[in-house]
Amino acid sequence: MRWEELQEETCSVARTLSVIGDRWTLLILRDAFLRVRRFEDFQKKLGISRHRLSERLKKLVAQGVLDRVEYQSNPPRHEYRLTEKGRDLYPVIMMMVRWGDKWMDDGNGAPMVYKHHGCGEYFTPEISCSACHEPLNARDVTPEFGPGTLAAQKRTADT
Amino acid sequence: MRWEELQEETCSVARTLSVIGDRWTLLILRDAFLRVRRFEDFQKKLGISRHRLSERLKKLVAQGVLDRVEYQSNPPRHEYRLTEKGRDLYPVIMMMVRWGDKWMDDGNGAPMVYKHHGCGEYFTPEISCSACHEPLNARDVTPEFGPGTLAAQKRTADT
DNA sequence: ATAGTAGGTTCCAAAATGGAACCTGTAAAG
DNA sequence: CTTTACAGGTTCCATTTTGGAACCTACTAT
Repeated sequence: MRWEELQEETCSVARTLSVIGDRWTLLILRDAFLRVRRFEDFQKKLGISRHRLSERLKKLVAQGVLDRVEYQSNPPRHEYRLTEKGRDLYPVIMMMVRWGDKWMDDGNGAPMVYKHHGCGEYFTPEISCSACHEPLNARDVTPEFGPGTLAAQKRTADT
Repeated sequence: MRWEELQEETCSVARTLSVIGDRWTLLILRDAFLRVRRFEDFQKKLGISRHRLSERLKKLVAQGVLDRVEYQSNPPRHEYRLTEKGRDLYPVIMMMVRWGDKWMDDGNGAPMVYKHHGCGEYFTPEISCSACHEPLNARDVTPEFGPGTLAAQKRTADT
């Protein structure tokens, strides 16, 4: 399976990976959430090759995760900002942070800590059920085929 | 930056990516959460090359995300099961599912739907603050350097 | 005239990947 | 007994992707 094919899978994990499923993209987005916006800043902070960075940014803009905005016109300069679609990746990244903090600690504690404006406390992100708001874990959930899978099966049957 | 170097970054996103940051690993784990356990089953469902699958499984076992368990001794056969560390990746995967359902829908609805045993409802995962349990988004959070970063800075200053 | 800055592109060697073929130990079938 | 099937790999090589250095462009400041 190639990158482009991933997107056509009837699976939201695969489709999400078609956007963020490579080594660099999530690191670029991590920095975007830390307010990094310019090509040079991404390049210096990440140590990614300019070639790769250029390509990844283009791909993220094409997919609507970042927006390329002119911030000066003479000479024309652009910066990359998260779109709503991009900002909505925050839960994914925070859950990765949570896992890294918990299981990949090098003995020195969390690299970053997070303060919630609402309550003023340092927190850990939690995942909960949208219906009853109880914490979720894999064992309390039954996955079932949804409308997307049924539609895909029908398409296959028709041909 | 190479794969091995990722692990040494003082960043939980980078450290998490050093484990799950390639195209296949998360798809393998997705299937593991859907109760796939055997080499042949992973290979058939994913369409990954046997070579790559073998390598990824080894890596995941080495990192303690999967456990290689003998399920018959004659001839010896093993299956791969999620460890606690592996099961704890569930929130990451569910948040990717949520994002894919929302932004990468092909017009046919969600490929899978999820029922919560606790309340019996189909749900969407939500992310909330561990202190006040309110929903979280990037704009309500201030990241600060944590103990891990301070320790790393000290180490750098010492040398 | 020269150097600096921001944001790229070009080119090539090195690394990662895909895919087919092959190997191993055992059981079952003819 | 010889052959076939099955589960779980490994080997090999061509293709793809990546890293990294050098170069380009359009302006500004010295």
